[in-house]
Amino acid sequence: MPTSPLPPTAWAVLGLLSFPGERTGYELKKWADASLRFFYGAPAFSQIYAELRRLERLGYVTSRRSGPEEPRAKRAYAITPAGRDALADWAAGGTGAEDAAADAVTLRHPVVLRVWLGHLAAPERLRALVEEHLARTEGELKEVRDALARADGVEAWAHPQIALRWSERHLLAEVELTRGLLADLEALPPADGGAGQPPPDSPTDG
Amino acid sequence: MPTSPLPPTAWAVLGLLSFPGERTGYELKKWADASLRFFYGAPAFSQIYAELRRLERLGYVTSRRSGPEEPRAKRAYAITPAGRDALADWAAGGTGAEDAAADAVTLRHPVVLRVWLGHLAAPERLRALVEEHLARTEGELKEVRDALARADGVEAWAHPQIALRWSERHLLAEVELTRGLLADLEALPPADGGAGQPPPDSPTDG
DNA sequence: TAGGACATGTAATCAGTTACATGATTAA
DNA sequence: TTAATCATGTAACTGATTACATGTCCTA
Repeated sequence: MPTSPLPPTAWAVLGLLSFPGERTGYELKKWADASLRFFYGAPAFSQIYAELRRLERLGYVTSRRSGPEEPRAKRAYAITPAGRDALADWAAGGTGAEDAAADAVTLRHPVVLRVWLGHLAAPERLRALVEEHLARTEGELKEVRDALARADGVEAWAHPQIALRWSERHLLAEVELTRGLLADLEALPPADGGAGQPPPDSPTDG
Repeated sequence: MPTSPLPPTAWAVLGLLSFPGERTGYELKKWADASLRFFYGAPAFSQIYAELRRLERLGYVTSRRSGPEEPRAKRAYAITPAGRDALADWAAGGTGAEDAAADAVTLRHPVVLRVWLGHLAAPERLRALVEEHLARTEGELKEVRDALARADGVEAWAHPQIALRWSERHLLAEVELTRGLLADLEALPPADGGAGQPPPDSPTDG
């Protein structure tokens, strides 16, 4: 049967469970914060618990309570063979005719959005925002390097390490991109008020 | 008064209107597809119309029907002085104590997610997925360069051009990152089945 | 005169977040 | 004993998408 059309986040949560061992929702969240976060984003606790319930309903995971039947007892999840099959199917790009649009990278960059609107802001203020972003990104780079250091040398976890290495390079690129932004902003001539033509990339001249 | 807590998408739509001239929702969508898309994503038609209604309710834009009072007549929007003020405030990072988390870059990269899960897929299949992504990214790079060529030389639209230039460099970096991913995948030793330790970046060893 | 681009909108649904409630276990 | 961390969940909401409905205007 074809893989059910689950959102990537569901596959991400199932993916967390595809590595050996049982895990609680809480543990999954912590791990997502330390790895998934850098290239996909980490879902909120509430969403992880919701996805786990859905995955269990689909038979992709099973759960086991540690204590007796208390309503909120600690609950450990494990992937099932069906779950592993479905996940492998998704990881390979889905069975047969796959919608390429589903693989589209989503990027939402509020800092560049503000720069795009730069004609409305004081130049120093804009530069300050970009510099804050630079500092934040450097902080994230440090975090991904820590994660990488913890992972380094464990040859059995090759793929997560490749993803982490991608994340490191990605953040490094983001740092460079941000410096480029700063340089472009500094190279701008002082504002001269005016400007009345339609935007250059508006559809009217395309 | 402080800027109302609108989602960035609302500011993006208002930003589209901060450039001289009136525009219809339809035109806004086309323009978003040609510029905003590269660093923030372009909202759906239905959302653009919804945001325009909200912005009008807030007094940030006004609208004018071209024909008489037909219910679905073409409607052109223009920014108001209040809208311009609010937008300028947002672009400058908001008045006073701003939540830095609101400026967080969101990245959702399903291709890297699949690579992260690479232990479940056939190596050739995984490489094929990454190569498709490379081709898609190169196509996007071409698109942003077209947009840049249309914008080039129009000195009055400096900030949108900087954002476009950022987008070009960003896609170029993405191409390089993807090649790096491919190289890492090819450098992997042939699979040897096994592996039983917990993941290296799991919270248990952090 | 048929097809495509222009143009606006509704309905249904979903993904995902924040805020909150609750309580157990562990370490200072 | 008190605070932090572990742990699970509900409720309310919002952002955003897809599919659909409707119709005009222009051009080959």
